[in-house]
Amino acid sequence: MKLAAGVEWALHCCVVLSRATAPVPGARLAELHDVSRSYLAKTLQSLSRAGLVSTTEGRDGGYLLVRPASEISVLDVVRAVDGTEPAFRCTEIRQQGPFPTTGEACLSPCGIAKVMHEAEQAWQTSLRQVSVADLAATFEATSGSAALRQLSGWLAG
Amino acid sequence: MKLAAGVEWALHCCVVLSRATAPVPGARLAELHDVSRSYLAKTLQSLSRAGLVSTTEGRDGGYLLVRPASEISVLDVVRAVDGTEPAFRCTEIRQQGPFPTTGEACLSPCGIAKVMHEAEQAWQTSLRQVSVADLAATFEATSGSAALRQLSGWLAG
DNA sequence: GTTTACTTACTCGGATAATTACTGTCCGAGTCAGGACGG
DNA sequence: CCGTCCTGACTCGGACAGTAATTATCCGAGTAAGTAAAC
Repeated sequence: MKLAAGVEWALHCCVVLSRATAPVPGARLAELHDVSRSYLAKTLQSLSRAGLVSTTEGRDGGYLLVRPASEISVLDVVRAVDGTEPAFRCTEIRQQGPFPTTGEACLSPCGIAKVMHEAEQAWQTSLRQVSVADLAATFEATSGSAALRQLSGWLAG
Repeated sequence: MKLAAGVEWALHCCVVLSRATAPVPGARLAELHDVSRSYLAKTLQSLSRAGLVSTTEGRDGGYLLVRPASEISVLDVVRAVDGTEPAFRCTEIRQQGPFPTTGEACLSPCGIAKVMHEAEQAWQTSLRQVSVADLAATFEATSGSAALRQLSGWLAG
């Protein structure tokens, strides 16, 4: 099981954007995290399609959070970037082979799929309980409030 | 996020093996699930390396569970096949760019990594609570106890 | 002074390669069961 | 009748291609601000 690398970037970008007032260009975000601007754009597009960030084109354009950071959960970001496909996909292999299960038993999802699905729900529930605002608050606590303020100034300049 | 396809096969194989008394050849397991024997062997090797199944070579050889099915959790199987690498790998991109976080703040894992790690723990906890024996019991309940008995006979013959 | 049109530079977006991991396949080394032979 | 040896075939294990997805990159379409000119 592997999560897309862009998830980490997207989360960091959202934290930065939570402190931004004016649109932040993708190039600036890329420079800040030292990643390729072109590839980061792909990730930001995912956030845009999911309705998490708004894009402003033209000069002085860039990205901005649509909702308040407190109303954006980590799960929202993860699902936007990594997709909503479940990690476990039951192929119902029981229906193959010399002893296929009867149709009736296959109508209800097989026990394995059920267990895997419940685990994924637990994972999502855990991510849903944390918002981008919470992350930003954690950063302020560990890095000091001056850091984000300094960063905001750099974004503006 | 995507789980390896072999996880599903491995779980089904473990359920079957939980009802087996004699070693079951990989070819038989492959035929039962209608998958490639060679590729299924790759998955079974993972289970063997993890110490979940024992292998018997030579004639009448095959695979057998080492521990009782009630002492093998779904998480054991998933970790054996899919690996123990965490889905989220923090690359500490904060240390890059024009505003790297101070060394002190980086010693402790960053808030994002912490959240993702906790979610993964929740996922694992959910999978740990279900054993292979539980899965087998579910199958007996849905498919009827006759199904697994019939299957055992086929495995022996 | 105000309005208007233009130029300019900067933005995002989608289409396009390179790499990595996963999926699938093959053949060889090792081993146990069964049978034949000799005692 | 029993023990030993041999044969044989079947088993798993690791090494080898094919394919799909992720990662990374490029260039073009579109837009808003700034500027200069006309009214």
